[in-house]
Amino acid sequence: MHDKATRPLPPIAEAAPLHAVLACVFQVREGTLQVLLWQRARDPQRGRWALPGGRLDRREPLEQTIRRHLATKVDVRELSWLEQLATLGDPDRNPRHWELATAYLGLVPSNVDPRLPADTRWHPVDALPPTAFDHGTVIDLARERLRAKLSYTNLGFALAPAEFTIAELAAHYSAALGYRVSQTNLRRVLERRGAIVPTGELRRPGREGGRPASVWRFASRKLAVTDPFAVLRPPQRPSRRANGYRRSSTTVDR
Amino acid sequence: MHDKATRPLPPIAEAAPLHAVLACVFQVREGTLQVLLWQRARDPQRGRWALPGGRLDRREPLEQTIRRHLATKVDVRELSWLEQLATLGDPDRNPRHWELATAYLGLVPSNVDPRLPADTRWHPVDALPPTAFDHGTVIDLARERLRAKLSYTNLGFALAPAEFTIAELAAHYSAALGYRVSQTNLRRVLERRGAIVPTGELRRPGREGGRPASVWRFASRKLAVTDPFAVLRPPQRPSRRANGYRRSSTTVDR
DNA sequence: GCAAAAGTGTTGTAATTACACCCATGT
DNA sequence: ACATGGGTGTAATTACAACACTTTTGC
Repeated sequence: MHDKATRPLPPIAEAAPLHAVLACVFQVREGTLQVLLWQRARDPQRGRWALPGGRLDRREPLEQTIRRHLATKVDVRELSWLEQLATLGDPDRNPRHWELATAYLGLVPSNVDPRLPADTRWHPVDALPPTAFDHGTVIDLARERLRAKLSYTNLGFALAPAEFTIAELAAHYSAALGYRVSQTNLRRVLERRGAIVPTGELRRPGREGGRPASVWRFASRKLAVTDPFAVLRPPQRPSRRANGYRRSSTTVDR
Repeated sequence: MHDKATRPLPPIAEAAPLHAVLACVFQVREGTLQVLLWQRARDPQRGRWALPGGRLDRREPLEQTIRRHLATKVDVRELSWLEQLATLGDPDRNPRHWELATAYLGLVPSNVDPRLPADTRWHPVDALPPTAFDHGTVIDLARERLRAKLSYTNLGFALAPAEFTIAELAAHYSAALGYRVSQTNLRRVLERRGAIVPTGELRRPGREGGRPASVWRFASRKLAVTDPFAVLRPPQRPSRRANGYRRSSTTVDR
């Protein structure tokens, strides 16, 4: 089947763009959701911040390629989640040459801290520096996907350490969702769905005292759709009154 | 910026696979969900049925490319929905050469009937012929995506004609979801969400008589997330009893 | 009047938020 | 004892599924 490899390629240059893989890697750090970005040292877009990634290799599946680039270029080896997001193919997304990019969403649990190269840094998603190419779009896409999956799956396992208290877990969810998540309700939702289970241990209270928190873990560290149709909606403060089954309806234009 | 185009390319052949776009186009016909497939006349995979598509063109965005191929190759011009699904990049997905494919989900409303070329045909999704390459996977992905979006968005607009009765609409939903959808409840769900509105007209009853049905249309023909966390779950016949907040939990392995 | 198809009323229940309250610990 | 967090009880709310029942038509 490889016998054709020696023959000259047919005139399909127009059909063979360069192809890159990118990853939007999130981690909850210091109470906020942060993305791993890398500052371009050269034109085009010198000085702007880009998502890590690299070119394809014919010998690998796409997912393995992005894993390899993350491991070798930014020393991220412990992804707790990796999922394909989209492929971007706008003809002029890269001013230099025709290049497609397949973007991934990656998650790193909050208790690991990869050793990063000098040009690479975590940035809070709410205070991003100028981003390169269409990478800002990718980050938005990734946030949206993460938000959705936290609601209807057990994906929280990929943000948190193996063991945690409910207060800690709620802080992770709050950071990722962008709004305050009540410990009380988070616990009940995840427990009812069987997503989290108590280990039986208790965490020692801190300096200030307080009742010792019980320690939990996720029942499984594989993605499970715990609720085909989910929850953890943002608090709907204003006017609970009114005949109002007025649930917000977001318009998406494609 | 194009001045480099004349210089010889660096040795990145390994980074430049061929790239195709494919579409899994669904339509509800004769009460079932059907996919548009095309029978291969040549090896590899001669005789097997493939999703329509073609190569990229440097001058177009990806979405425009798949639209062009659908219009010119299978005469499908009236897509009511088109959405990117995934990019497949397994090194040996095509035995002949290294080729990636970006797959789309397309929908055609049930009241149009494109004139198809001889080698192209609609196939009920529950009785597919042998499919080519990894196209079976794409069809599965597409069904799943359609199913999900019908639940939490107004995507039904893309399956049905502009105007319809509730009975007709329920038939479309049933075909796409694969289980019986009650007219009564479908109506209430979509009406409560503001997704459908009555036109005021009535449809004449058929031969057999019966009360005339009122005619409805979708309030908008753009995608709207009507319920961030949705509904239309399949009927849960067995044992409604039991302390049972035992809602099914599907495990997804990646 | 009777069958057929459409539409309404009503009940039961799951899932969830909000919030008041109780508990265990350190100082 | 009291401040500080953690945890529980519970009412209010919403969104549904199910199903019995009513309405409007053709024959």
